[in-house]
Amino acid sequence: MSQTRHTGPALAAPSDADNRGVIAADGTPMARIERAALVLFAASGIDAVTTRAIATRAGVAEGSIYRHFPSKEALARALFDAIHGRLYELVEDAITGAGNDFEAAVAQVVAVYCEAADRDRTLFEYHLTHMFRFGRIGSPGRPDPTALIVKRINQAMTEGDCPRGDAELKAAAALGVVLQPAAHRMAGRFSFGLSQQTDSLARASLAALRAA
Amino acid sequence: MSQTRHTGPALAAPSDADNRGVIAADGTPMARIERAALVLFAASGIDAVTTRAIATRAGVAEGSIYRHFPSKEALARALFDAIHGRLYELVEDAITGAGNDFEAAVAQVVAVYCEAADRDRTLFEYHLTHMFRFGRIGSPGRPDPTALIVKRINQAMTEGDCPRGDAELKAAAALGVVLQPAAHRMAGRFSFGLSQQTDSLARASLAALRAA
DNA sequence: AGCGAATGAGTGAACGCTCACTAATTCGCT
DNA sequence: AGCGAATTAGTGAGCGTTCACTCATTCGCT
Repeated sequence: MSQTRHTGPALAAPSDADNRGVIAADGTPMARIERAALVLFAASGIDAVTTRAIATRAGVAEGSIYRHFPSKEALARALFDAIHGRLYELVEDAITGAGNDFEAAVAQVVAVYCEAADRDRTLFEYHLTHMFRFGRIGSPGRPDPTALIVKRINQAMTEGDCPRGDAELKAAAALGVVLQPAAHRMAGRFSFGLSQQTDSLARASLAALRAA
Repeated sequence: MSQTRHTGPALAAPSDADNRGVIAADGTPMARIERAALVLFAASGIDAVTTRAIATRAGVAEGSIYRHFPSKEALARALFDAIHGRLYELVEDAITGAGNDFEAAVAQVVAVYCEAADRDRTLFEYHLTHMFRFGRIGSPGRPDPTALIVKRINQAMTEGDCPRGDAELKAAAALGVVLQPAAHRMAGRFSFGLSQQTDSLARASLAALRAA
């Protein structure tokens, strides 16, 4: 085939201790393209960022972008899928790790989001601001952290750990308790690390779940 | 002056009984431009929508857009300010109307958001998806519903209606309980009216405020 | 006839993307 | 180990297209 091979985003392995986030931090052109695109996309939105600007910031030629990604849109999607997929794994681990303890599960999931928001703020903000573009439901097989949470809430309802109700609505409300503060921080409403508020937000999230 | 006069968005008066939302529903070219732009902006994002597409949908010539708005960006901002300003008024009324009853104030504010989300879904979704573009803090004098909520929470804390804590964080968490379900509905996760869930969400929002 | 509102072809700038080419690396064979 | 062939990564000028916006003209109302 004459088609260029696209190897996908240089995802950091979970074991990559020295890594600041989901995107590989080595100095390869691909990693630099990803990081440059991420920063610009998060700041101005995908459509407002030119491939020229990405290339300049990454210190590569414009054409090099297309050695690794078939299009600007595909680059944007790869970045989104990277953080989305990583959150899926983290939420999965958090829920599994808490066993049958529902309160612990909620606390762990909240902690996952707080830590992700702090660890790589740019990446998380990109995720927040582009959920509407990429996060629509309907792609089966695509990892979906929310689906995991909904499932756990359903389990909690049958086991009596949580009052009955619409699990999707409860999940949304509980998630909102964490994501909206992240959005507010992004808007400049406060500046402390979300991780400092993990306990408080975990309590609030659980309270919302039980009240909704 | 040789400058075209721009009269601003045709906001519906609150007394306009037959009006479906914030944007005037009469058949003037300006109203049709606003509605067309709103629908397209909400569906695809501002940058992805062309002035040609707006004009076509509104049934006017492309040049007519510029008789009413100095630029596409200004049109987009006017639409955002319209819904943002309207929410400010509604939240103000809700809080004032509840007097010293904090629980009632929370319930009323939640009801305001739920009703706004249902009354003109397109407008509310445009608001949700473009908060990141227009909603950054730092423009004093600009109406800001969240600031109202923060103020009311501070009052509740001094009056003992709400445990002490960071009011900005509490406000964000409480708002998240409502806005995230709106976002999830937008993403296709469920389809019922948010107004049906006002009571449930009001309870959850209050619980989050008290637990955070 | 007069005049503001509306028009839509036209404009220059800027966009995403291509492609012919070079440089560097890996491969296969002896 | 040595060496030419093959493959891949990187380049940047340039392409065709599309965009937001303009303005000379037309429309429609009094």
